[in-house]
Amino acid sequence: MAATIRDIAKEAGVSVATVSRLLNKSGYVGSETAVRVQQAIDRLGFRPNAIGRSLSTAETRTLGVIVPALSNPVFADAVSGVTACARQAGYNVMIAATNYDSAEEVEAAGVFMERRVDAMILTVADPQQSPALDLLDAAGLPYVLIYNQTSCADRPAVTIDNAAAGAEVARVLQGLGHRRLAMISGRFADSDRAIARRDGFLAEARSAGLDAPPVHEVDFIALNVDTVLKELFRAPATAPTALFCSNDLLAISVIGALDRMEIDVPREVSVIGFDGIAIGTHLHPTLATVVQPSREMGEAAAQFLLRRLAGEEAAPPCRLPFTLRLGESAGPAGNARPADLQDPAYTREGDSHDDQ
Amino acid sequence: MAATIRDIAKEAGVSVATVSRLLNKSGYVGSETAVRVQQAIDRLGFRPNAIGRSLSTAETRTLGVIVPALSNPVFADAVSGVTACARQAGYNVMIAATNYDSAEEVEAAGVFMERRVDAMILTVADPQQSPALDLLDAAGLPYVLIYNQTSCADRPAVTIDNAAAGAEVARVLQGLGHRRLAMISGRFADSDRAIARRDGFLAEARSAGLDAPPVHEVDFIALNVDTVLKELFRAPATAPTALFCSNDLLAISVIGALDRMEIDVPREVSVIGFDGIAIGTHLHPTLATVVQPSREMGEAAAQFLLRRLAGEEAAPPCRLPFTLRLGESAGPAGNARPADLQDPAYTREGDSHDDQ
DNA sequence: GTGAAAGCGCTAACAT
DNA sequence: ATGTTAGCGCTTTCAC
Repeated sequence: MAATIRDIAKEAGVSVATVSRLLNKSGYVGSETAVRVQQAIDRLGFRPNAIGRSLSTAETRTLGVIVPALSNPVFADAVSGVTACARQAGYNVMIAATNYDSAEEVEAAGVFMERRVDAMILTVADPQQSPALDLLDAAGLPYVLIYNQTSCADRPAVTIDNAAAGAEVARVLQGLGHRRLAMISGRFADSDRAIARRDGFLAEARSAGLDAPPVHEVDFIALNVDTVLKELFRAPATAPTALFCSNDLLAISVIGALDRMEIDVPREVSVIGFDGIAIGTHLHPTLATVVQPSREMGEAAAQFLLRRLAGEEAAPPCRLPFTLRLGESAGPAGNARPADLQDPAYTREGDSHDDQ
Repeated sequence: MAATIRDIAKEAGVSVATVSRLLNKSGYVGSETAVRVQQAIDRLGFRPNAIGRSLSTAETRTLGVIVPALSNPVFADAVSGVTACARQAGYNVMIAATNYDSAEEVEAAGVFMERRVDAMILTVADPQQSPALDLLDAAGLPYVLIYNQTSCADRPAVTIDNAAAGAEVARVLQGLGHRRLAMISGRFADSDRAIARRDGFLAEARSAGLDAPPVHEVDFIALNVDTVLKELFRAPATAPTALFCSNDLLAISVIGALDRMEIDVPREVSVIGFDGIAIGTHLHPTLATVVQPSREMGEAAAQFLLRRLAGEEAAPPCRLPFTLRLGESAGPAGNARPADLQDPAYTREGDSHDDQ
């Protein structure tokens, strides 16, 4: 079996307390004994048992991360940011995927609580109505949401202003000459951010005097976009010239489906996604999208919790800036595209103010 | 503070042993007391402390996963498979990313050992020469490699036959009429599987009597493919008509770079990747690739370890089958493409035999 | 500068 | 069917 701190103590002819002090650099230990102990450690290949330590210190130095799915690059990137931060602070990361199922959210949160993670980072379906978060609040366990759309005062979250981003999309599409917009979204019940994006999008479209864009929900798993698109493009006269998709994966599917329908993107219809996943820039046409700083979100969330656990009184970052990346998939509708927007490299900084 | 098993015992008027028995469904507990205890648990919102349990049972019910990066969908998908299996077996998953750095591999392995994970799943740079694996072997800690190319007898690994896959690529490209092949690969020092793919590719090209395809290494992080491609396509007479890329992300970059060089894929040059990441099917042209069953790999690895931990004597799956997905990016070179291969849906089952 | 001992929350004999 | 108790490996007062 693996050596214990007592084996080391015996081997070095000291007490366990001394070994512990050396391991944690807490308290004095004579330079000579230090050497003896270190040699014993090396000789036996001793690795302190973190479980024993955790039981004693009541901290696991572990962060729990709960995301809807890892197969979506947006979440994988955020987790990437979390692990990087955690690692250099000597923390570990446990992960769980919920498959966009709120029951799995509670379960994962419960499991992580039993595992006594020091804090959690999560994305839930609906932060206003979340048994998982209720659980954490009741237990007083520190957490930060990522991606979720809440006001910071409410439940701590590092995210972007999804409503502002949705509005920005409507504004830009309109600027490109589009008059008939439409939105295709994943299930709103699964995503509060999709709701915010829609609301901002619709509000801006309305205030610009456009017809209210139709909004279609699709099952993100089954991804039955074909039927929805058939419906949307049945009558050429009323067909939209621009499609706002609630996320990049969805946008990519939509572009594929339009291609099969022999509808040309962007010549006949513009498509813009949301998230800014990396491969978007490698697609043809290049994917237009709202870029979220996913990795930074994960980092910021971890950073905040780590500080808090270290006793520092840090405020959560709350709102990160988003960026519009006008890829080629949001090209001109007809010939309505203004000259000053023809540069695909055109980007525009999003708001980073802190209100809801 | 959170309630302990003793609080529950007191609250229910029983001993801690009884509470423990109820929690673990081990040993008898009267149906009447069971109710009292359960009520106490509910009343106090008690969650058993897994740390205490682990210290006592010497098992953490945790799997450690170490992969080069989470931002590569290939690894994210495998992790996805692992978490799914783990979850339904009551296990948890810790993750670490090494950034293709072998020093980080050892560090992560060491940390996971201190955390006392029950087993590990990992992808290393070189399984033949791996301090991380030496560490695990020395400690007798169960592990399975994924993606890594080893013979099963050597170090347990669930993977595909990368050499056979590389050969298959050469064979198919040749079947499409290509005579001048080339390979672009990530650093071989970082990836034993890239080496195997290359070797199989070159061997098949040779035995088919083709000129030895040039092989170019590129830095997978910096992704400086442009210079390499400039070099390859300097002289039209010797330029390759087909490019084999060691992974999909690389292939996508290559296609983008060729596009910027105004070299048409697949009209002027075919490109085929490796991995079979999901978005490949949504690209234009659709990405030709060798599909690895990533999620299944993660599942198989987890499954095997879980069985082993449960005391069952299970053999690791070792070799999973790969599939060739002949996307549009590997189209005809000139007009040499034979009629019977024109269907992009053409796929071919890979070997699943177990040899090296 | 070092040691002895209590205790973290749980499980698992062993008793009864 | 239930209780008592001795650890699991570590940290941390408190003495010396």
